[in-house]
Amino acid sequence: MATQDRLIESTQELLWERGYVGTSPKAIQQRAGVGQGSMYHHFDGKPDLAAAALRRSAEQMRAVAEADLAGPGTAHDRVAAYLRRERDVLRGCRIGRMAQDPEVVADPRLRAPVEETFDWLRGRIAEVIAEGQAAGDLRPGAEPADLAAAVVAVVQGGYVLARAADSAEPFERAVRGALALLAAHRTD
Amino acid sequence: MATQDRLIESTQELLWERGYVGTSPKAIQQRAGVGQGSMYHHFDGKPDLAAAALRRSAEQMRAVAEADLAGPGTAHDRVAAYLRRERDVLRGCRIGRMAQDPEVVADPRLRAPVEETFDWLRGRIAEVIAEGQAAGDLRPGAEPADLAAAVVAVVQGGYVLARAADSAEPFERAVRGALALLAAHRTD
DNA sequence: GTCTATATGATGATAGAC
DNA sequence: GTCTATCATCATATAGAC
Repeated sequence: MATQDRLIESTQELLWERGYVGTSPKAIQQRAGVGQGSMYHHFDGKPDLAAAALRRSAEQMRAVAEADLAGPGTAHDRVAAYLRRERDVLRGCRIGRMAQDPEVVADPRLRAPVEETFDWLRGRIAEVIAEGQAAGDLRPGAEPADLAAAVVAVVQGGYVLARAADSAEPFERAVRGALALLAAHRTD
Repeated sequence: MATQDRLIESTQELLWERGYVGTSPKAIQQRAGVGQGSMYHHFDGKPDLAAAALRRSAEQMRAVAEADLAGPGTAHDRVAAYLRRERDVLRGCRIGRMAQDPEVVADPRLRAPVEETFDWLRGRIAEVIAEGQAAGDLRPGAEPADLAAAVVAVVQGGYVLARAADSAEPFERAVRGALALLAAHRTD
């Protein structure tokens, strides 16, 4: 693998594990097996490298979500598939985690991929829900964009509860609760 | 105000704004208007002071939530009041934020108040929902603990979406979505 | 109890050899 | 392109005067 790619991949991992503030250039270099100069040759510095890593993580997260949302079955099935997807719950969300970091939120280059990912995800789920309402699969009346935001929030909040408890259980409960609420919106 | 209290309060604010990793003893001292020696006289170090600050924030968060959950109205009304409470959305949750910090999660003294707060909150909301089901206010069948976890997750996830978007809108949408889903579980 | 040195290591980056 | 100095600054604490 090329040096750039190794640097980006190491940064993706470290941002996930330790956040932006907790990730040092030195740690990135060591994990990538690369010297100082090499990193600063390919990237302007920590923010530049982090931006590249976040863009790549965002792409990957979109692809994984799209696989569930474009899958087979009714709208309800596809949203349920998204909620039920197997996740490494205690590691949290690579993208959602960044929203807690003040330096990420303050830097437009770092926040952009985070914002775009959730905008896309909420919009995509809203689309599925709207289809379901139009097809008579889901009860009409509720605003699809609101329901979509709630679905995404349950997952992101589930991660928070799981890490707080050091256990996947609260995440699984939150998902089951959301599914129970959604089931009442089915018409079949 | 006593020096200890000023230190604890400054630490509460800084943990909220910058997280545990991002909060330095120096910053705490400066905000409290206190010298180095003074801080180390009253507390063993950063972890000790942070633990005291988190315990106090946890107490305060419990009291605020209990005010909504013990309020007037049906079970549905009280859960809705909790969801609808006015929040400083872009600042996020003082307690939930800590769950993202690896050093907090790794240190039992720091994680304990976080875990206990969410355990209590999920349990308390589950109690209210169970009451509502027993009273015929809420549709029976769904597991109260699951619904409670979903409700708490919507709020915590709402904060994540809001900070990602640098706007309160996704939070408000998520709450509206959750309310729409809950409304379908009312029996009146 | 509070303050001002002082110490040790990490952070984020630059300089310049190879 | 990659490496090894080197640097200024910050983080976290200890020591000891007052």
